[in-house]
Amino acid sequence: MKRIKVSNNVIRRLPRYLQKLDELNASGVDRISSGELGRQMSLTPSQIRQDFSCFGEFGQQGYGYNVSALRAEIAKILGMDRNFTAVLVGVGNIGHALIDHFSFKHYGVELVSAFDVKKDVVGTKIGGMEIYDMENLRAVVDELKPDIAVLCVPRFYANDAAKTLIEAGVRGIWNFTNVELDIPEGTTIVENIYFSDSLLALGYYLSERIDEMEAKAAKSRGV
Amino acid sequence: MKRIKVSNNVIRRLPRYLQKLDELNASGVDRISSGELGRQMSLTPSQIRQDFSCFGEFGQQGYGYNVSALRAEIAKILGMDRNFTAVLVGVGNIGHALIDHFSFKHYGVELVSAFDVKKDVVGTKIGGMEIYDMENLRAVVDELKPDIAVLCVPRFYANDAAKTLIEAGVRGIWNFTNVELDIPEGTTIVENIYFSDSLLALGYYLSERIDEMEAKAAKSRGV
DNA sequence: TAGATTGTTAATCGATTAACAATC
DNA sequence: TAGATTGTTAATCGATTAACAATC
Repeated sequence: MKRIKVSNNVIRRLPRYLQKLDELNASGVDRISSGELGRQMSLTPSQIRQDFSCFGEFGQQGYGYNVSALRAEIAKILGMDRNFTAVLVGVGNIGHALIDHFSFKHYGVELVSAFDVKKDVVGTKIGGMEIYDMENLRAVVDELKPDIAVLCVPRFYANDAAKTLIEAGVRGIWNFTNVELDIPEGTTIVENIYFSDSLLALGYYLSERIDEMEAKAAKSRGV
Repeated sequence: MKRIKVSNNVIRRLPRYLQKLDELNASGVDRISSGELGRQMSLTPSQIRQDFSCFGEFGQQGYGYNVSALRAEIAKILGMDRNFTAVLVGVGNIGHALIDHFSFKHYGVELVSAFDVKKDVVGTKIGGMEIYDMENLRAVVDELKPDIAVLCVPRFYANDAAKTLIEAGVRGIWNFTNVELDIPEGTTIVENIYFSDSLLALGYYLSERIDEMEAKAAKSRGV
């Protein structure tokens, strides 16, 4: 695979391509052109071809792209075939929800263990997986050497937990804590899920929409 | 407030400014320059001033910005003072986690009711809020006229629920279902939280990092 | 006042779109 | 073969950065 520098915008579109191709596969479509894909995803055909061309030549002139072959290429680009392992830290509601309902396996990630501080949770099983005591985090992570840590602890503990995880050699943190982690430059890759940012953006767009509608209403009254 | 067309990139930075300003406020900082803010947020001072100038003139030459005044302006831009109301649909793990741990109030949104299909949940209270039967969704939403619906139902029901909500006049959907909702153009504003996209992006960056490290190792062996 | 820092205009950079030769 | 569609190069568009006059 080529390893040229690819812009973040392109990276963020890759999972959307993957999802769409899965959908096409499921509905029995086995080939698609950039034109048709663009129509379905509200992207220009040019952009789609540019995006793919960052990674190789996956299409065929006069034909388009084979859906399942392209899907496989994108899965590979996203590292879905690398058998990443993950530990989940903090089995509160969100952590619990992820264990129960998020199909890590479907994205090529194996969830190998989970941790919590609450003594009544430690030792129980959730989704078939035993919950370990947070006190053993360092030891177990040293032992299992997971690639990824899914961080779901309360805000207050976020940075401490992150520090331990990084010292134990975790390479990526999937951060649900809504805290901007204070990570030494160039060590671990952090991917944040900031619920609040998303809700606030929605608030912005709602406000904008409402203002527009009111402006229009005021104008039509004024005529 | 100005209502010029503001790019999505700018909108997505606003919640980050808000968070940083809250942090500065909490640590007793009451004024800051675009230079210092840029240092702390890894943005250029130019970008920060450009961003703010989309909405007005919030600073003062030779002084910088008053932290709490600027915070208030951004909160307003994000609609945090509009008293938006929300209903939550689907009290599984994620829905439950949001009710228990996400401070809607802190972002200016009031969660007014929640719905589920499971008869053993309906009628109980979660976080002090009664859970209504999904069968009454349309009726209750017609009655309460919430601005926002927080969609946490299983994938399969996502589009049906969205349809009902839109018909009942909901203006925005905060979508946790990982399904790209099929919404008539220009009606409701949808803000998606796609967990999987985020994990896959992490997978990409991890893969890239690993490849780089291996390339480096191979090179040093070759020397 | 002198120094600092804004808001804004101009310059640069990067991302998206268009065009088209190559070719299946 | 003729038509379709790619991959890529060039053109355009938009976002970021730099520069600087205005001014607190």
